[in-house]
Amino acid sequence: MSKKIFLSQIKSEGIHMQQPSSKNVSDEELIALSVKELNRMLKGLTREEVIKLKQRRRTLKNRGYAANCREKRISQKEVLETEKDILRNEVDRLQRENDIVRMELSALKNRYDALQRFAEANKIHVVTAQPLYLGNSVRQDSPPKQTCLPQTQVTQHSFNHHSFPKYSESMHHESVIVKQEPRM
Amino acid sequence: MSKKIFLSQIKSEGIHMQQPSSKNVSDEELIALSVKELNRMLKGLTREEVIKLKQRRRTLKNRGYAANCREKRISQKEVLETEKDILRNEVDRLQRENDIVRMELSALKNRYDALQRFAEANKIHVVTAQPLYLGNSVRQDSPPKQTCLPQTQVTQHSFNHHSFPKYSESMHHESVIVKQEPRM
DNA sequence: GTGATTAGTCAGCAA
DNA sequence: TTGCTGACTAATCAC
Repeated sequence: MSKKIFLSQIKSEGIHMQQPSSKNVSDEELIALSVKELNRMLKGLTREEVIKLKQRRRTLKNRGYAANCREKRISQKEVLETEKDILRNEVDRLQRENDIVRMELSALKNRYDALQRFAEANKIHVVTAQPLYLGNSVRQDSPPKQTCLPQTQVTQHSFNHHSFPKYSESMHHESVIVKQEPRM
Repeated sequence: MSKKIFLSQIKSEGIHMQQPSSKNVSDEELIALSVKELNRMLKGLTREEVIKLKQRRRTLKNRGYAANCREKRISQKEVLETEKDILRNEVDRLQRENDIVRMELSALKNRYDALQRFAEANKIHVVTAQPLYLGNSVRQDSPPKQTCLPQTQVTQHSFNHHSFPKYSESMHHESVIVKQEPRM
C-alpha cells in the first residue's frame, strides 16, 4: 500500500524545500537530530528561523507520535480479539469435556441402579452408608452447587446375609428416576 | 465533562460570527438545514459566499462524523471487553461444574467398585452385560440425545449363583481413578 | 451529497 | 522537553 500524499504534506515538505533558511535539513534528518546537534546547527540563525525550525521539528515528531498512537490502538484491539478467541476455545473444550464426564456418570449410575434393584429383588441386604451426593449435575445447564465426597463403607453382617452399600436418593430433594427395568 | 475549547474552534466560530456575509447562521442551524433550505438561503449571495458557506457546512458535518467515529471506536472496544468478561465467567463456571461432576463420578465409582469386590468375595457371579455407552435416562426431563439406549441385562443363573451387571471402564477413553479403598 | 475513515495538526496533559 | 491522546480538518472512499 503506497503512502497517500495529501495537500498538507505537499505544503509541509515542499515549502520547506524551497526555503533554504533552515539549512535545507530534510524531515528525516531534522527528526533524528539530538537536542545538542540541533543547537549546534542553529548557530548563526535568526531567532525567527530558530523558532520556525524548532516548531517544524516538533510537528514532525508529533506526526510520528500520532502514527504510533494509532498503531498502538489497533494492536490493542487485536490483542483483545485474540484473548476472546482463546477464551472461546476454552469454553468449547470444557463443554465437550463436561459432556463426556456426564455421560460416564450417567452410564455408571444406570449400572449402579441395576445392581441395587437386583440386590433388592434377591433379598440381598443393602445397608445405607454415608450419603452420596449426586445432585443434579447430570444436566448440562445445571448450576454448580455444593458437593461432598463421602466414603463408601461396606460391612458384612453374616455369611448368608449380605450387606451392600446403598445409594440412597431419598435424602435428595431432586429424585432420580430410572425409566428402564433390566430384563431378568 | 465540559467541552474543551481549542484555538481552531475559536477561529471557526468567532470569525464566522464576525462575518455576516453568510447571513449570521449559527453552526447548529447550518448543520441542521436540508439542501433545499440551504439553497433557499443561498439566494442573492455571491458565488464566493455560496462556496464559503457550503464549505463551512461540510466542515461542520465532518466534525460530527469524526466525533461519531471516535465514539464508535470506544464502544466497540467496550463490547469486546464485555464479551471477554462473559467468556471468562463461562470458563470459570464450566471448570467448577467439571470439578463437581468428576467428584461425583469418582464417588460413585468408589461405591460401584466396592459392590463388585463384595460380589467377588461372596462368589456372586457378575457377568458383563451389553455395553452401555450413554445413559440419558437418569433425569426425567433430560433432553433426548442419541436414540440408541442399550439395555442393562441382569441374568440370574441359579439360586445361589447371582449375576450382576458389570461396569467396564475399558470403553471410556478417560479413565477414572479411585483413590480410596472401602473398608471391609 | 452523505457518512465514515485515515493521516496530519494542534492543544493540553503527564512524566 | 518528550511522548501521548482527544479533537479538528482535509482528503479520500463507498454508496
